[in-house]
Amino acid sequence: MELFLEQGFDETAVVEIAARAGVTERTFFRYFADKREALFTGTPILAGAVADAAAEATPDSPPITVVLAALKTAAREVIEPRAVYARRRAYIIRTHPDLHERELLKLTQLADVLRTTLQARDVDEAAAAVAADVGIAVFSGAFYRWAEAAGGPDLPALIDETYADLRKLIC
Amino acid sequence: MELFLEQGFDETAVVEIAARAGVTERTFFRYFADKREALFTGTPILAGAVADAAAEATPDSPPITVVLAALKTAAREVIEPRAVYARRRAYIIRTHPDLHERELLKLTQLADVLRTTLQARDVDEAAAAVAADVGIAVFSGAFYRWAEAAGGPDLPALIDETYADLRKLIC
DNA sequence: GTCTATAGGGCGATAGAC
DNA sequence: GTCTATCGCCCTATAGAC
Repeated sequence: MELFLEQGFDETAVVEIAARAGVTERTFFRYFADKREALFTGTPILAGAVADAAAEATPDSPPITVVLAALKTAAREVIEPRAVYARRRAYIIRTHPDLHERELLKLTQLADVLRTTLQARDVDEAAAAVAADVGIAVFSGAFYRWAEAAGGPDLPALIDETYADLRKLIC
Repeated sequence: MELFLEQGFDETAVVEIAARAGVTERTFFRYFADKREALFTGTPILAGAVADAAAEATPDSPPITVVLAALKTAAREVIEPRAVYARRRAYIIRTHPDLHERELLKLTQLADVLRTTLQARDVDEAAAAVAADVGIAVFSGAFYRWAEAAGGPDLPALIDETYADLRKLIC
C-alpha cells in the first residue's frame, strides 16, 4: 500500500514491493498469485466473520435478516476498527479498473459464503442465492458511500439506509 | 472462441489467435486491450440496446419497471438470436476466474449505463443507482440460469421469475 | 513493426526450525 | 532427519512504448 500510494499501482513493480518487504520477487509470488492479490489479504478475514455471524443467527429468522445482520456485525468487527486502512485501500482500488475487477470477484465470493451458510441453515437454494446477492449488493453500495465520506454515518447505519432505499423502490 | 474451446483460455497464446485470424500479434492488441477483451465485443451492443430500450420507456413508469423492461428487450433482441454463441461464451467465462472477473466489471458498466439513462429521465440519483443495481443483479442471476439450461424458459421469462423471487424475499 | 519490461510459472538447491 | 520457507535462475507470454 505504501508504494501504491506513493507511485501508483501500475508504476510499482513486484520487485520493488519485494525489496521493501526484504524478500525476493519469487517469494512475493509464493504468497500472492498475482500483484493485485496483495491488496486482498483481508477478504478471508471478512468472509470468516460474515460466515460466523450468519451461522449464529437465531433460528427461523428470514434469510435477508440473517444476511444483513451478519454483514453489519462483520462491518463492525473487521472494517470499522481498521477504518483508515480500509478507506486508503478503497481509494486505490476505486481508481484502478484492474483492482476494481478483482474486488468485484471477491464480493461474489463473499456472496457464495453467505449462500452456503444459508443453505446449511435449511434455506432453499433459490432463496439463499437471492438473499446472498441482495445482501452483497446492499453491502457494497453502503461500503462505497462509507468510504467516500469519512466522518459520516458508520457502516452498519449505511447498510440499513441502503436497504431501506431498496425496499422503497420495489415494495 | 474456437481456440479457447479447443485448448482452453490459458493454453491459447495471443499469437495463435492472431495467426488464425490472419493478422499479427500487434494487430490483435490494437483491437483488444488484453486477451480477455476479445470475448467481450458484444458488451457495447448489449449496452446500446439496453440504453435505447430504457430511453424509450413510457414516461412516469417506476424506475425498476423501466430497467427490467429494457433488460428483457435487450435480451430478446441481442442475446436470444445468438443463443448458441452466448451459451458457449458463457461456459468459457464461467470456467475461468480471470474471465469471470472481467464479466463482473462489464456488468457494473451495464449498471452505469442504466443509471445514467434513468437520471436523464429525471429519476433521482439514489433511486437510479439502486434500480440499476437491482436490475443487473436480477439479469445476471437469470442469465446464469438461462445459460445452464438450454431448452428451458427463455431469458425474459427467467428475468421475471428471478425478480419474483426477489420480491417474495424482501416484500 | 520493432523492441522491451514485467508478470508469473517451473524446478532444483539451500538454510533454518522442530 | 524431516519439513518448510526462501532463493536463484530459467523460461515464456502479455502488453506497452516508440
